[in-house]
Amino acid sequence: MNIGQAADASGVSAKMIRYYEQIGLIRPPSRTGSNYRVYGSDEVHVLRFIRRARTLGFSIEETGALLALWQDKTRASGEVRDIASEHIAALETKIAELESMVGTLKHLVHCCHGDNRPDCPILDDLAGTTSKTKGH
Amino acid sequence: MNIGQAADASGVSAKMIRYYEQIGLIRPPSRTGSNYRVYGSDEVHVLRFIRRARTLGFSIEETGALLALWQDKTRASGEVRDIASEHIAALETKIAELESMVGTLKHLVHCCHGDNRPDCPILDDLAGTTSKTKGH
DNA sequence: TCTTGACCTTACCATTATGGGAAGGTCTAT
DNA sequence: ATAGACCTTCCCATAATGGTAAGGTCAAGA
Repeated sequence: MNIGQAADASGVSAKMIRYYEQIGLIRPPSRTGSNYRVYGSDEVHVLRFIRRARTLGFSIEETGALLALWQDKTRASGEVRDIASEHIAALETKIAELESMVGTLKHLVHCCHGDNRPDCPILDDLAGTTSKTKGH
Repeated sequence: MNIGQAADASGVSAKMIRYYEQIGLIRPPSRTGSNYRVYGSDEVHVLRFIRRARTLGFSIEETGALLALWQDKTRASGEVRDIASEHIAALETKIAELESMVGTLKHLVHCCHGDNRPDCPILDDLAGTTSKTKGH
């Protein structure tokens, strides 16, 4: 299987497959006489694993750790759970931050009359000219 | 005021102040005879505006648009509200994605026994060997 | 006055993960 | 043989921020 077919089969672009190889996330595949990379179903399986982990928001570094645990027959599943739990905590922190932003912005938009008058509560807030953001 | 003092007064690092100048977000300040940048309260005010917008998750490009509207006395506040509303929508999309990831991961962690047994539902899911992720 | 330390200047490099493109080699079907 | 669809490597770009290095400047104290 050439890299294009492996890309189609795994959902990882050829560009990314080469990149993952370059940074050492996956091992260099064998090559044909004309220097084409050759992949088999094992490699595609690994690539699918990587794609799934990335979809779940794991960084490439975390993905590498999960991959190592996946391929380690003597692993303790507790390690995997720890990585996942930390990742959940990081995601939830991020969500809370975004929700805080949305809350502030919704309040500002709610206060904005949206016509041609030159005063605008949103800009006033950004400029820090209002005493308070919250509290109607 | 030198750049360090402007940084302290605005909460924007000196590094970032120079960067904002370089990309044209703010205008080059005047210089002393020894080529030091000189800032006044107007510039600090602009920097605070930028910092607040960045804190609210606006990109630098969006921040530049808001800044232009802020400084445009003939602006329509509807334009500002539109930028903010689009930004809220983008943030909410991002939140939904993150929550979806968290939901899946929490389920997997819940299913994981976390001991030394070699089977691990989280890795199984990543590898795609389980028929379903959801549904106990 | 000289030195020291804190500040400033520019310029370059690194980060994260991904895409785009160029220049050139290869394979397959017509 | 030739066209078109592949493949190869190499370089560049993204968004926003931090770091570092080499060198100039300024203020205060010995």
